[in-house]
Amino acid sequence: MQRLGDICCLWMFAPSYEPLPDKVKFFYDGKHMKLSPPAEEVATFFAKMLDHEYSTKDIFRKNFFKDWRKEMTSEEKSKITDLNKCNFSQMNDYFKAQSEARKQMTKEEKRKIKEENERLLQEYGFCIMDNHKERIGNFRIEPPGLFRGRGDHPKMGMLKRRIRPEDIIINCIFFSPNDIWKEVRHDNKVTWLASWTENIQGSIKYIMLNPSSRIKGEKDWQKYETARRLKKCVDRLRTQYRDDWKSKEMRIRQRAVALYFIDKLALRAGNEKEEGETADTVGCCSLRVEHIQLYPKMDEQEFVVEFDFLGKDSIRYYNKIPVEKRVFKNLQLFLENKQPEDDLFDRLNTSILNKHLQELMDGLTAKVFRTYNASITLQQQLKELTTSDDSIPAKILSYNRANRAVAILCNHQRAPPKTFEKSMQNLQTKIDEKQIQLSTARKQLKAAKADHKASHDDKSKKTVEVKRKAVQRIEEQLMKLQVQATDREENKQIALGTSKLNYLDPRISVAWCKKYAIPIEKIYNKTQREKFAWAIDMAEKDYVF
DNA sequence: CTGACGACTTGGAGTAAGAGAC
DNA sequence: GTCTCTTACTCCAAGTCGTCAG
Repeated sequence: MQRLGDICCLWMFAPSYEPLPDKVKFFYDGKHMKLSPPAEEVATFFAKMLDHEYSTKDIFRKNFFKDWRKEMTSEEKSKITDLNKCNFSQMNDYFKAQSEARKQMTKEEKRKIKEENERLLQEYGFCIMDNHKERIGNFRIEPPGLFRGRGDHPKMGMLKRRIRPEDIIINCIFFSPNDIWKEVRHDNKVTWLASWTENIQGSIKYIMLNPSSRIKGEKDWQKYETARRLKKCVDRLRTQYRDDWKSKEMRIRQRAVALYFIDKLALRAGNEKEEGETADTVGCCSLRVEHIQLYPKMDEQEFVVEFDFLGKDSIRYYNKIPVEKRVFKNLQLFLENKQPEDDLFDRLNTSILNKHLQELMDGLTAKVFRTYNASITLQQQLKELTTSDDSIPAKILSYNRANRAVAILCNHQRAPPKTFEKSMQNLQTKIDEKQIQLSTARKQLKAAKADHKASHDDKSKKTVEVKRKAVQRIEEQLMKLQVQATDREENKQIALGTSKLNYLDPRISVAWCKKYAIPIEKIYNKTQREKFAWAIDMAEKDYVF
């Protein structure tokens, strides 16, 4: 693999800090205090977040204050000893005013900024890989700021330091001096162009190509081909894990029950995490006793398992499902003599599970089940929900519902948008108005018909036609609005993006569009069409996952 | 086997852009 | 043309999974 990445060395970085104008003051204990630029910069990070819940959280404040003090001069350090005595409100006002000013910019100013962004993209947003010009995914190095961990993250509020050239490892050929970087290498076994080590968790961050690139597209395609291979042998695997529920060995039973959950509930694998370094979240293998409740009987159903835990991004997973008796009995066995904080599957981890899966099918890992179950669900749901003589908006609603079924399976949730209630109300108002319009149009049609019946002339006939068309048009508009309202309501707390982007074989969607003559733009926006170009190219209307 | 590390995918929030209403 | 609301897109955190050393 030849790699010729043309990356500019200066503009990839965050712009250096520009001190605030003197009129923007910081107060400590009621008294004005001029901060040194480094201390002021970090203070602005906090000031920008004053309206965010983060700034009220104890851990956030504590971590911020500790790191902020490190940036202070010794004089500042000795004076500023209590965050509660700090008044950042002028800074906060200043930034609000700035963003307000940005919104108020004239058309011309906005056009200039847009042009400048486009120029930056053209200049720094591309590289050449294997003789192809490719879009880079994230060509801007992350700017300094306060770490915003999700959930109860012990490190939230810590200072993410500024990245300089000497922190960066370059992994491509580039046209700039060699000696300013941490290292320059040419490793063509990996796909990244540049990397640095981030100071909060000590993990490595990368500059990689855009999803539309060949290298990402091929990987994506492979992922779905692996899931399709699982489809071919999933019956065999299911028979096997059901069999393993009866195994003499505890580790095999645990493995088999965990796999059943991963398959049936689309749970994530659940790697172990370092305690105290991140939020306390779990996946299947890392489930603890406290995360499940067993109910031999619950509302007419037997053998119900109740799950309640925080998964990736501290999103709550809550589900009650009836399981087979054998699974239930096994779970009771796994729980014996354990404390709430003990591992449910104490003889299992993701490495053991994946080794086992690898033996069952080449390339099989826990996450393949998620991909497989998501894609097969979409295919089934589309088949079930689509009616050929439906209108296009009704078909799109069916598509979104199929997509939604997958999002629910994968537990892709979102906070209801802040403006949700209002926007539903607006839509309802429109519907009401449209309904009034419709009844008026219907009355007019009726009148026109009566008129025609009386006169039988050409002119009145034409009027009837015109009115009939008007009614039809308004009916369509009303239906469209109603469909939109249904769709939005059903989608209140569900995030469709992740499944669409990462779990659904795009060829299923492309085939569906072709079969029902739906323009592809109705389901994929520009970025998504670019990412799925390979599938749009490849799939015909008869494609089966 | 265990833990650390490295590379890559997956994830929701936030915001900028721009489409549609007026 | 301007304002408002929605959608697209960016951002970067947080997972998965393989490898390697001890």
